[in-house]
Amino acid sequence: MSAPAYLSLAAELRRAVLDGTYLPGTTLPRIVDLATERGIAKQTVREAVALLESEGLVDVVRRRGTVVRERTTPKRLVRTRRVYRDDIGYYFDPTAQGWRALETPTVGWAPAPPDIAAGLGVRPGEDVLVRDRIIGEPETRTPMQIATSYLPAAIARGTRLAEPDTGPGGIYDRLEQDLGHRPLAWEETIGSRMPTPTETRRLGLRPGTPLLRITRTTTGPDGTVVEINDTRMSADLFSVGYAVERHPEAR
Amino acid sequence: MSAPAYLSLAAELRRAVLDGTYLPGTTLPRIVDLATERGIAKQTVREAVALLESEGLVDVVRRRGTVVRERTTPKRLVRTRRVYRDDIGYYFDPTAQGWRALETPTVGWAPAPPDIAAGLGVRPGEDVLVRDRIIGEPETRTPMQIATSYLPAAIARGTRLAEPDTGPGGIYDRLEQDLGHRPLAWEETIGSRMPTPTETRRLGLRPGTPLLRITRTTTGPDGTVVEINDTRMSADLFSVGYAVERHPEAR
DNA sequence: CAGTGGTCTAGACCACAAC
DNA sequence: TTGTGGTCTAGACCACTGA
Repeated sequence: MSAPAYLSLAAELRRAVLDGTYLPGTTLPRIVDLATERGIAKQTVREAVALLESEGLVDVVRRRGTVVRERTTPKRLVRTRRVYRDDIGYYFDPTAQGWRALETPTVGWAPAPPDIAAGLGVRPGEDVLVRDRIIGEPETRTPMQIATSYLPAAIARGTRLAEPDTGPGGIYDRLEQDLGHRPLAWEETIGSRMPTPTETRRLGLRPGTPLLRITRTTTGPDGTVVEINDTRMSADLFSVGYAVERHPEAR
Repeated sequence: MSAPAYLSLAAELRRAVLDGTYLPGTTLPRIVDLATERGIAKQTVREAVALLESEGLVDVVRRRGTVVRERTTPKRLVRTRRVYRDDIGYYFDPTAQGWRALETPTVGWAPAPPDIAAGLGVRPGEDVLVRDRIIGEPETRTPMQIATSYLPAAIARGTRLAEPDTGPGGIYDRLEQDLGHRPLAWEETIGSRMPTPTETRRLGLRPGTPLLRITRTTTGPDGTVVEINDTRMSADLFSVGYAVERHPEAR
């Protein structure tokens, strides 16, 4: 083999996991055993196992070993391109009705990330209103999503949008009913990236799990962007779906 | 510090990268220098740097050093929920018109991955028709997407669908015009996962880059799933967007 | 082609959680 | 409680690639 030892071993273990030699829930041989039986250092085996973990194939659990991860099918969120609302708030996702904020939202003024600042049309580094909360099932208190709203200071400064409790109907009702941005329009973009350590902790992500991001841009009737909402969730748990129509003019 | 040395160092370097102490395109201090000035082993520093690399923050380049990665905004694919077609084929994405298969598709019979098999309604391990191709810009021959179609044997066996060249209009015209599955309907799901080493190589992905997946299910008029298409692309390069409408019955 | 990171070792000790 | 992985070292040599 010309490939490094840890890569060859990783390839071998990966194949064994994928072809069912090691079934989900069972453990791979102990790291020390793999090392001694191949006459290589424990550290080298660890690198191979760490690679599989970063690919999301196995969980490394102390005192148990290297456990083959169950292959889960993510729950499919249905984005209907329709917005629902009830007395509590707006729902962009009928699947998620019943979810609530698990804690009081954190509200403050801070610079937005570069891509968000560009979307809001504010200078990089300029303070915007940041509203951050964790959404999940209220009963089990299981965190599902981190939802962060960014609003330009020109719109939110000195309004109830900047208070922890925005009142019935939330920020969208305040924008439409109290601040005259009516009617609002929304557009969504779905992307993915690796989580930061903070996101990993808050969502309880396992290694090798990417984030799925839904970035929703809210626009007022004059075309001004009044809010950008950045919702992040585990790509292991969620996917997003919608229907496709045949173009009427196409045969 | 109670945290492991490599984690503390990673946190420190991460902060420095994010707050602009090290700008995109510049390099972090050499690994050996970080090690000696802190009195820790080179291997320990490497673990910290590898962590940042797996988060997609830096590129580690031999003979240059640890380079802070440029923050790119992914190109936004617009899924219009409308299907277009021309004489060459169908387009689910106006953005992607002009892209072509960079090589002859590989066509063969093999078991589908578990999630695909479930969607197709075939037994796990049962052979289905697999059509795999790389799509990209024909001029630069830059790979953009891996698109794999899975078709049940009951539908594809012995038909032109199983041949490398499916003729004008591709598999969807064959299904509709020659095999009577008319009209077809489509549904798409967007998800994400870490790439396999093969996908990393074929798409030229950098470490710490998740895959964005668009899984399109094609259904015949009787509700039978006739095809599932699994398209994978770099989450660094692409995001997917669509418009949201207010529900008419909502106030 | 030299300087950067990449791999590997042998051994030590630590720390966590499943038993 | 203790067996599992986790961290760390000092040093050696390899291998790639960009200056």
